[in-house]
Amino acid sequence: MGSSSLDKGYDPAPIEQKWYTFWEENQFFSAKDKDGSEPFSIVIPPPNVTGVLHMGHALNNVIQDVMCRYRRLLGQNVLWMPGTDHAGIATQNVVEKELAKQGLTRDQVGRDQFIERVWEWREKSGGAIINQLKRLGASCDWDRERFTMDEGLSDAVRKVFVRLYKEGLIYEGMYIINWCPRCQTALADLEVEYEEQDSTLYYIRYPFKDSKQGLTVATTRPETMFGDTALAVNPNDERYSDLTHTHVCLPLTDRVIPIIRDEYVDTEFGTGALKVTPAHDPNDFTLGDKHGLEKLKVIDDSGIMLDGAGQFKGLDRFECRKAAVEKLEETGYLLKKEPLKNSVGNCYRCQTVVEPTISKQWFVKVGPLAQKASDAVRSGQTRILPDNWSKTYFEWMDNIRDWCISRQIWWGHRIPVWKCQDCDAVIVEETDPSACTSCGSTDIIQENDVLDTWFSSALWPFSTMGWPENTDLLKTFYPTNVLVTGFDILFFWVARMMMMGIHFMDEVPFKDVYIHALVRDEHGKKMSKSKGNVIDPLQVIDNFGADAFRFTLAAFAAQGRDVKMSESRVEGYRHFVNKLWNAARFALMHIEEPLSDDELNQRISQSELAFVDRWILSRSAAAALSVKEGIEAYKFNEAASAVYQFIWHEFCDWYLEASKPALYEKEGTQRRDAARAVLARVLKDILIMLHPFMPFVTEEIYSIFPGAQGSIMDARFPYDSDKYDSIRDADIEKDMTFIFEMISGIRNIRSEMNIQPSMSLNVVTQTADTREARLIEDNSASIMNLARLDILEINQSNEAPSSSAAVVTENTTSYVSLEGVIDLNVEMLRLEKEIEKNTKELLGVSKRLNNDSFLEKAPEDVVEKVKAQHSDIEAKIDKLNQNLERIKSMKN
RNA sequence: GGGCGAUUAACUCAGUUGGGAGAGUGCAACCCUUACAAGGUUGAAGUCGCAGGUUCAAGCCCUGCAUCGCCCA
Repeated sequence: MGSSSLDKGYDPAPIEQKWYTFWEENQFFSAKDKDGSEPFSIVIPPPNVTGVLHMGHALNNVIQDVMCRYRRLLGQNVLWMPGTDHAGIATQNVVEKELAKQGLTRDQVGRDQFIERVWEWREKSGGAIINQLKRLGASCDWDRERFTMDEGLSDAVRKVFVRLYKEGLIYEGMYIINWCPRCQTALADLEVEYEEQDSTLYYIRYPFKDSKQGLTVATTRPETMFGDTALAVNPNDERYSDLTHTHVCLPLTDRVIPIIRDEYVDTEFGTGALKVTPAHDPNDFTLGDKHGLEKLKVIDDSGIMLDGAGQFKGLDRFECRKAAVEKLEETGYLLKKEPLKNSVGNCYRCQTVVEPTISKQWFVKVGPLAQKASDAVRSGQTRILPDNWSKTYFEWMDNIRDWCISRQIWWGHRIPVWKCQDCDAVIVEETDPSACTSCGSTDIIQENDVLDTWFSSALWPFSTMGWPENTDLLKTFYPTNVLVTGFDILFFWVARMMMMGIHFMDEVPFKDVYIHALVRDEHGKKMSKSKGNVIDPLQVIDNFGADAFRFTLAAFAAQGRDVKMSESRVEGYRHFVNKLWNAARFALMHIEEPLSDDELNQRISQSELAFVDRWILSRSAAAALSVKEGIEAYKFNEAASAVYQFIWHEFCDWYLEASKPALYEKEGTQRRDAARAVLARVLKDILIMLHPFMPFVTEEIYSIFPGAQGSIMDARFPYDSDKYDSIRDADIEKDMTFIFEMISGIRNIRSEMNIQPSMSLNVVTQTADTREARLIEDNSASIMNLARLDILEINQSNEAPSSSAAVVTENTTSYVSLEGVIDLNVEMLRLEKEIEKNTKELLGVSKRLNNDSFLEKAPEDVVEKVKAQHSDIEAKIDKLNQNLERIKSMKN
């Protein structure tokens, strides 16, 4: 196969489709349950079954895919476990909306029917995100795809619930919880999003009984006053030390409430007097408990005022606020209003303002679980990276409150609790009971509520692997190597997986947790539909190809920093894909022989290699090492930029150009064959080291490599540590740097003197340095090609050719002959500029060398280095000055 | 109120246990040189937010300030 099969420009779409199908059909993503090779496992953070792919998913999954593909190249047995969660509230909302279109409510269709409809929806349109992940190139083991409502996972949920209940870690209780009046369900503390907003602080006078005097309280929620069951002041507050009254009247009602004293009250806020509403404020709830206050609920589950609101009964809570304020104003109880910024809790699913309210709910007692989860990170069993997230994790774990796990919806795991209607017994068993276990009555009723989705997600790392059975999969892959996630679900999910994993498996669920940044728009704003700054990953893939997109994400995924995404950057990396494509096109024009890896290596070791060949082999090893280290240390941007730099600026810019004379057989067939072998070797290595980032284009090029067999996914990552040490050659790298600098110097003269690129030049070099002379000699073909020279002469004499411009590289001066075209003024300016630059540098270096304490206290190697620098720069300035003098004398 | 982070070239960002600042994009000039104009060569551009301190030496460590962002209460 030759270049004829490669188009001039790279067209990603058909190629991506072709290879993804190929990989899937040939089981390239399949993990082995049991295998001799080293295991590597990741469980995907399951996206919502209702979800569509956004930038956050894209980044998250590209990182995981890079790691999985890299580990496969090391020959490891890789499990990347995919799936979705059932997203209780979100999914129920979606299906309810569909019903509403038909004029139906869920109550009208009934629970069983409704659940059936949800499953129908799931079959039809759920899990669209799975196919979108495939567009990204995600190499998940799709045959193992799981869903949190699967039978197996549901069994796990059931078992966990029963065990925790029996251990006393799950209980039912009347507590204040966050209630969403729109979703009609309780929410966990975490599911409430706080948002700063402009509010009004109302000052309301609560008169003493039988007195015109009273206490003034400040509140942003006057509608809750009907639920007030006390006023509270701080006992240390001097303003109230003389207070003898014990009760106040609640305005707009005929109720009288007590005045209590508690140090909890903040003397700085408002008037220092606090209205206490235990049924509608979490802090007041605690205070109410402490002082034995009644908990009077005045707002119902739809946000409508109850009996306690008297004349306002039946009004919506916000309508009531308005009406009550008006009435207070009329009756003179409202003293003043002032603007205030406060934060208000919204439902994370529908943004409705959450109402704190008392309700009977199920809770997990997390204290003991959290302790172990916290210790596991402290002791290093699990590492959180970047490490600064550990602090956030501890902060939360150490101040954790019990987790409200019951939800008043239908879609989810129904709580496996039955209550006997005859004897009030509570039955919690792994199998559905048919009769009461204590009195035998068959009049038992199952709890209506379902469990929080995160309850099942918390089991994900082991429930997906077959727990509670002790499967081979679990034995091979638990604990997983790493969990990759955004920090936004550190508490929601990571913390809870830690708790459950440790409790039920006696082992942490993952060795590492890698927290990646959030993807924002190019101005650093969070992407949101309302702002209209959302970039659709699928659109990006359509426009630029998955490889370019993936590489962009990896290249910008610096630790601890947000990823700012803009399409122009993806475009830049599309150019990179194209660059690689064309480099391969060129290379494959020359690589004809279908040599196996062994034959290739043999030819290389038996050939007389040019400097530049040994150089590129050394650099290729260095690049592979950087990629390896970058990926293993979760520094994906470093890995990406190392391979980018290597391919574009070393392989393409220097190596391909320098090896052209050999490839075009200008130096004989032996040199040609050696160059071909090195070219093939390095290109192959490039494809493999780039494959984790750009799976599609690398597979495509690999497949048309002469003698290619099988997929690049079966290849092995280049240069293990033994090979690396034998191939990496620091001396060669230094030598080639000298040659490249010399070439750049000559090119600079060409450019500064405005000499047409088409015009060939003659160069005479002078050097007293035998190493440099030998290097120039050995690399003369490359130099002549890359600097476009007709003649390259190595002259031992000290005579400078006339009419020439000079460039100094280390100990060598190169004279570019400019007979007839030299502009003496330009050359003088050029040299003066160069001298000035070096003089400045010399000044800095001298300053340090003249400092006695530097010489005394700095480490010897640093001093030596600076001394060497000093003499190098001095020598260079000397040479430049000589040339400046020469030009000046020519002018006269 | 508590915590975390950011401030480096026009823009977006790197910068490994402190040794004298890099990349990509953009910009300017020249070039269709037999892989690539989605390209090549060359070049210009930075008191590393401000003020102190530690050190022979600070973008990096310490203190304070300013501006911006995020998380939690």
